[in-house]
Amino acid sequence: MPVDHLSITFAALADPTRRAILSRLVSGEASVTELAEPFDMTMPAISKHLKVLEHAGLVARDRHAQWRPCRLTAAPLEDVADWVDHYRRFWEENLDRLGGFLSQLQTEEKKRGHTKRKRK
Amino acid sequence: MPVDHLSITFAALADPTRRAILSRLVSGEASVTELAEPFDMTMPAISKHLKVLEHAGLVARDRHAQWRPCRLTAAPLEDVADWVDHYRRFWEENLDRLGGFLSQLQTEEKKRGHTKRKRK
DNA sequence: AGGTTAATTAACCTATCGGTTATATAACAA
DNA sequence: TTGTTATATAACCGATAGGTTAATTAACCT
Repeated sequence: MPVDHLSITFAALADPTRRAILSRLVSGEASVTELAEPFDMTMPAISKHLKVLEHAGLVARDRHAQWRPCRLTAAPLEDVADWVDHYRRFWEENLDRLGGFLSQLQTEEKKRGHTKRKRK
Repeated sequence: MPVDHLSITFAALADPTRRAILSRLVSGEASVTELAEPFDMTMPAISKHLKVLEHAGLVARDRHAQWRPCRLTAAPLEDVADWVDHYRRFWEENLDRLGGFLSQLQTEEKKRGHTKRKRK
């Protein structure tokens, strides 16, 4: 049970139902019943998903009478964007292959190091 | 047990140990033992983490003698970046508050709709 | 007050997660 | 051949995830 924010955010995003809920909230506030409608799932299940999203800070809730409408609060996604951006150069411009090649060289060197260890 | 690629990727990223492993691999290929070294964790635990990363397509493995060196394959992170980018406008320029305000209006209208329903 | 609607909570179930220890495999080194 | 090093697999364990049904809370409407 990780407590770091990023882990909680990633975990919240690792479920297709929850991502669909977020995507729905892009078009505006919605009640729990409205959010539940597209899914073949009971209300308590949706309630739980919302609690996960709320705990991750991805959703906030208001109260109007017996409704507790949800809205998107996307701030935590900025951290995700920042994190993933550190790896951008590794998927752009076929750098994966280049990386493999560089690592290959590195490994060759390490092997040489191993066979010659205790050389002194 | 989601099978969609994005869920698998997010789930793989939702663990700090696994993210630390990816971050280590930025500086080049590494053996399992090398990867395990910084963590207070047994080798089988690291082996399992690597299997998760490999299954998510975030890590690839070669074989050199009894070593099975790992390297970063960041391609799946592009999908993450693309997904999260759809929400960018919601965290930039304080749009969260604006969104809340817009949703507020929307809800007011809906309530009016409810109380007047069956009007015809 | 009594009923309806919206949502949550409680209790439960099964499966997966993240770790362990102990054992096995595979390649090298003497 | 025998041992050593690197890694993986098996079996297990407690905790969490994701769902269910049934009961509860809360606000509205007659």
